[in-house]
Amino acid sequence: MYFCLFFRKIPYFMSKRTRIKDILSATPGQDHTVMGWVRTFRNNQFIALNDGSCLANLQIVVDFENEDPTLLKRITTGAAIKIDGELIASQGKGQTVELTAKNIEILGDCDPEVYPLQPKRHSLEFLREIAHLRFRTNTFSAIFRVRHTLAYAIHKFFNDRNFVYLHSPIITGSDAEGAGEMFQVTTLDLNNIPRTDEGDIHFKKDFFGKATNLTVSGQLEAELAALALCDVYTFGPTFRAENSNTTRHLAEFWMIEPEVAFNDLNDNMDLAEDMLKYLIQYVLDHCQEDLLFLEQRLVEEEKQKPQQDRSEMSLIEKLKFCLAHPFERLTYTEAIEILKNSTPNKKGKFQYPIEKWGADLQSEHERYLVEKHFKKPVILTNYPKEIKAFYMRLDEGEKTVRAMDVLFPGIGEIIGGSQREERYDVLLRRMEEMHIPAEEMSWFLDTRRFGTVPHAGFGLGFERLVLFVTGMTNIRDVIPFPRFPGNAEF
RNA sequence: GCCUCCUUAGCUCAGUCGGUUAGAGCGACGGACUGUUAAUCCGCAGGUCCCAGGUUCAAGUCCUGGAGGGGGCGCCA
Repeated sequence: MYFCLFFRKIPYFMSKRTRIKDILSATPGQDHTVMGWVRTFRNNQFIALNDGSCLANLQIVVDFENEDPTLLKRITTGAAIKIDGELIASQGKGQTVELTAKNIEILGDCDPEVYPLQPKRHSLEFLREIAHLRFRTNTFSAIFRVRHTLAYAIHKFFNDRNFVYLHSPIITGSDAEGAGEMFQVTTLDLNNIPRTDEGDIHFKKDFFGKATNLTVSGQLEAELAALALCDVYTFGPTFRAENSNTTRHLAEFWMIEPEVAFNDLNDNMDLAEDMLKYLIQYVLDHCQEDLLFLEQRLVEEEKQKPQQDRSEMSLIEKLKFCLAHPFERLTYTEAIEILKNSTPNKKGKFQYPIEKWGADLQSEHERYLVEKHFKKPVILTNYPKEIKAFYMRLDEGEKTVRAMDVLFPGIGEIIGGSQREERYDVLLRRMEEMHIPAEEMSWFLDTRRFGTVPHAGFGLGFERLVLFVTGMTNIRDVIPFPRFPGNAEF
């Protein structure tokens, strides 16, 4: 650390700051400067200080008898302070080291009468309404450290495998990505929209000279790059203007979309399973303290629930179980047979009974397969072509496509992907069947005209992964500032 | 978009059949204590019962409408 400082050209006052994560494992006997926010001030003597570098607080011991009482009054929950002191072996239980304060400076006062966070448990619903402050809680600081670690691990996973990180466009001129309602992007004056002679909106006068939207998927662009670079992935924001009101949908979310030339559906499943297991293992290795806290939080929360609604496994057990077993792979057709013969189907417990092949699976069916029948992650493949996208490769017999959905307990679909249709004629026919305007997608079709190859890819919902790993249940709690219908606060 | 539940103190909630002065725990504040661990003990303050309208002698409670929030479903990642 001091080595780095030596090379700084500009003096930087924060440079003297020791992070709490570092000081907690430092050797006692040295002076340090720490800065952070007060969690509690006990007994007019013990400050629990947190700077977000880790879950744990640093205990600051104040010599209150020789300290200015008006200063002590300002050490309140939420106040930002700077402490110079000596790190010593703790004289109390509960921590190994503590800092004896030699100098206390209030950086930012915090009026406890109006500060919403109190040294007590708050509901997730309440914290959601004060999302600008919820980072200061144990739960949310843990979630966002885990979220960061997952994001980093994704780049590491792909980089270690020689993938190229592709920045697919966020503004798209294509309205045929086929993944749902889009947000329009325009600089036209909405109070005075220019019209053509026919009365249509005159998009030629818009910023890009055409109608544009926010992307719903980087897949099509990733395919273009994969057919030259072979192994690519995107990791960026994605926007869906669906009126979705659930605990697992957002209007703005982050998606990882690998796309690999020469891969078939089996390679695609292998990549998806390897990646998910790598990411879970990485978090187990690097976020132990946060995971243990989140696990304990879950236990406390589930104490409120009846026995039958509680998890069978603890959070960390669940993650390790996921690593220890191969994901169950089966076709849609096999899944339909299992569901058809399942007890809930026979007893009429499904809201949508399984009657015949071809029906789309409802989330109750997916849950049954994952949570009751197999009790582990499941990859469903080879769905009927009618219920999947135009770009998925037709199987022999032309009834099914080489699609795959990875289903996780509690989350449902965490990955959706497929081997892509690489045959020009077949792709063109499928686009016509599904009313995709081929003339607007010549650039996409060109890859099939010029040196086409089999290839495959998938989309991983980043927040759904964070949900699973943290054991949280509402996707709005694993993204800093969630966007959903009727809400774009902060 | 559909279904359902909720909205009472800063937070979490109780509030009986519609009945007269709306409660608790935690937090905050004041004091005591001073090696505490969301400290403890004593004390004190704190209310537009989400909003609007209606029924009634009387509404936190019943009815209608609206707003906000939770959960489920659909769309999907």
